[in-house]
Amino acid sequence: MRIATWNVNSIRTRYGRVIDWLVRNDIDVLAMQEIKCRPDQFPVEAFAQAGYQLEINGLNQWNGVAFASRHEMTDVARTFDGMPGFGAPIKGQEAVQGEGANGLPIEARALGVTVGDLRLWSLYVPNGRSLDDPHFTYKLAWLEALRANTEAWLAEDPDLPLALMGDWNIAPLDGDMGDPSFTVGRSTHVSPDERSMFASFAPLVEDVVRPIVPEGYTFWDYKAGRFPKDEGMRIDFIMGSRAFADAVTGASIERDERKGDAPSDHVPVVSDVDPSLFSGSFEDEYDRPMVF
DNA sequence: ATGTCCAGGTTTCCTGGA
Repeated sequence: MRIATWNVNSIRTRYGRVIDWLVRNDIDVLAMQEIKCRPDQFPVEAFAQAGYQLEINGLNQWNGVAFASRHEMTDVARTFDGMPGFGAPIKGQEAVQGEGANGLPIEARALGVTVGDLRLWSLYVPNGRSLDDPHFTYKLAWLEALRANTEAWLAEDPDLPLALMGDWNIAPLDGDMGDPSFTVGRSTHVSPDERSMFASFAPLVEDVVRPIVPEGYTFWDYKAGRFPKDEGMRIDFIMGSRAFADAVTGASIERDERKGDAPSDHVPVVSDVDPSLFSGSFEDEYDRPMVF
């Protein structure tokens, strides 16, 4: 079973390329970030024709996360406890946009689904913008709320196969940062505060890709020829709980997806999971022939 | 070369965000 994450940078611009990649690579579940649209604008039919169901959390042209899955998704969540908000309310979204723990409007940055035994989250961590920006404080508070929730979920069920997948907007190790415009001490993504926050997830979830793919970036800025110069950063991660990580049999970073016509600035990150290592119900569901 | 993409609106360029 293949589970992947991809910051697609507008699904309306990219859906042909995304679906082609999904089918070509036999992906079962894809967590998307930066879909940049509302659910009513999402190209649902194109995904359905390729055999994928969708769950979508999008409010406007900013942010937005979604799942495409060949398998049934249940227990859909669009926030987690204590999630802070940011900025002003989005016009026309008053009915669906909740209020965060800090009293500000909640953004479309998280989506949780259950697929068989798996609990999966598609996450678009706030960028931070700059070290002295309110968005940076928001980034750290958002991550702390996620960490606290992760701790609670795993306290309730230590054997939960949980994966936190998405664009974390943090380069945890020096080798993960190859963009010379980012420097430790002056820039987001590499600050001690962000790296400490990332590291604080360590007892709960671990990077399931790095042990298999020790090197390589997942993002290259469109500007300044960053991709041809390979001046990218590794900021997209699949962070798995113990039960999830123990079932991982393979992984890849799909660097070729940064090439060609109209690529996203991020590439997909993939994990292979052996469903037989989870309890039986899911294996049965997984092995059922697909019906179109 | 403050570089390139994306979406929306006040379009046929401007803005904000990354």
